[in-house]
Amino acid sequence: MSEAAPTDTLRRFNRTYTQRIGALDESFLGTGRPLGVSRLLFEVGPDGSGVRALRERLDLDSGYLTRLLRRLTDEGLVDLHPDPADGRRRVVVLTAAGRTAWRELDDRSEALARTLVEPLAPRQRERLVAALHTADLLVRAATVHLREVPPTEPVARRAAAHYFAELDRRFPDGFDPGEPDHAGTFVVATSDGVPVAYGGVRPIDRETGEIKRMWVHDEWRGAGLGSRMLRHLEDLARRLGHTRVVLDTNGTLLEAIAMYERAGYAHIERYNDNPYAQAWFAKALS
Amino acid sequence: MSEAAPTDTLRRFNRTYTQRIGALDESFLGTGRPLGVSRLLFEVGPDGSGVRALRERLDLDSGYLTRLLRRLTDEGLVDLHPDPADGRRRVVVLTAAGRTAWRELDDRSEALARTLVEPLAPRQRERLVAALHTADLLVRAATVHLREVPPTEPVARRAAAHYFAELDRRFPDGFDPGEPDHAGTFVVATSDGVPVAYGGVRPIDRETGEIKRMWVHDEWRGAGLGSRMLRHLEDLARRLGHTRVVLDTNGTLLEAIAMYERAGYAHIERYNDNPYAQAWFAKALS
DNA sequence: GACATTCTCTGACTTTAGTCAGACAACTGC
DNA sequence: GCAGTTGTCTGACTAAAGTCAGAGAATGTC
Repeated sequence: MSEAAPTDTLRRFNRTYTQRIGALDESFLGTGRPLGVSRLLFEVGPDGSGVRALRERLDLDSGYLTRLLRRLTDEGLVDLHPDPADGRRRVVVLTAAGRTAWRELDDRSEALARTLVEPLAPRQRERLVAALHTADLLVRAATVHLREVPPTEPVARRAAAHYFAELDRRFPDGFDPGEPDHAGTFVVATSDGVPVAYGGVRPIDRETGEIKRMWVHDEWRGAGLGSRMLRHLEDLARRLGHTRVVLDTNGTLLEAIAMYERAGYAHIERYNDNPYAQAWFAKALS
Repeated sequence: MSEAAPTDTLRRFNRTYTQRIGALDESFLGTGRPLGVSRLLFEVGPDGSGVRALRERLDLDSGYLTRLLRRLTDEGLVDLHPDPADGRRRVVVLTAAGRTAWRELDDRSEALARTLVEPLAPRQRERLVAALHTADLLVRAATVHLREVPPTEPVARRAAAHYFAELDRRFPDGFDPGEPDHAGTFVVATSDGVPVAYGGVRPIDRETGEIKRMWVHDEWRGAGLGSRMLRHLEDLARRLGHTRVVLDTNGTLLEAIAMYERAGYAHIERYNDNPYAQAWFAKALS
């Protein structure tokens, strides 16, 4: 059944979903405001937001967005301020009335979600929540965006910081990254602009590339992101002309070791003097 | 975590969904036709459809639907014929060009679904399919429609036929329903108009009501529909003034027996001469 | 400091989506 | 056979959603 065609299940679910829960969005209606305006108001959120960011998140034409915002300002729901950091940009903030209206939207959405969950018995409810949690994780994982980044770019720095922090947490004696070393080509996976996986390839010699700083965000474990990143880095190494990749790792990172083994990596002798490394791997690239 | 608030997971998923899978619907865009028209064309489907049915499925204003259909006929994609069974109704059928256009929509949707599933490794893909399958079942179950029906109404007859057919399949010596007996108040649960669960209450005396013909559609087992129907029937019995419900069942229906026990039913002595019954239950209604 | 680019905003549009009232034919129940 | 209902269609609307070109200020780049 699951063999048949995953797309069938997805499309069937899509149908069910748009018919029954799609109403979650339309619940924004009935507030006296059109859907688009409500959606915008909700997206601004209690903490405010930049106009630029809104345009990207909602994928709106700039002129159209201006007009939608005007409706909200006319209703006294939001205020527009220039961005102190960049005079061209503007920042939207909810007024007191806007916060009330926002809360109302939030309540409606919550109420609608409840009507969907309520008819189910506790056991079914748990199953539904678990299923949606898994689906959420995997759909997000599937739509993650992998791209090469200079390791000096902010996203890359943030990803690397996560990586180092995790090593520091997991190694019995902590971890000291030492001087930042930016040699190599790096790849970051982002979801909604947030880095969720990271890794790079550094050339050791003509044949050999070393895979560095493989990291997957805690909340994204178990979605296959690690293997996907690993495959991506292997492809990258191939493109860089390498015929073999190596990597080192610490003995405490058991899942990582298991993943390398699953991916066809073989244990080899120590090839570097990394004081934190306790296992070394290699794989031939075909 | 799942303890916290099921609605959080649902709402989070809803967000992920509208952003990433919601695009499945918009895959109908870019065909040179507006979304509404494409959606209608797709809904007509290769086998055609009644105008009435389309109106209900898509929840459209009748005047609006007529105009949308006119666009499709003008483009030569569908033909309208009067329904031979009812001169007021009309039936929509795809023309050859319409079938081509329909297939194009289907391909687009399929392609988009594939891009969503493809980045995942086989193991993750299976997990996603399983999760969506579960979610689909439970969302449908949660939005099932329970209502009282005269046992002579077509939906009720269909549900009862399913019930008798199942008994005939499961009892070692088959089952003969005998003369149709329509005494009692019956409840049918429907999803998209299809009966998925059925049951009724027949008064035995002032205090006691008997629960009859409890049935849940094969594909809907495990969604908690049985218990929900049972609770519904108990409420109904209470409303009818009963203080106690009884029921009989065959020993082969193990899940049913387990469910009755879970719901607080106690074994009692034989109270009727039903030749197929092998176990008798009772429960006091508070 | 010149030139290109980015960001917001305005004006002038079009299309899409949807509503409401009523006409008219076909059917249903009694 | 007649009253009431149902199903489709027309006409006359309105609001929502979205597009496109360009103006003008602020910023980045060399």
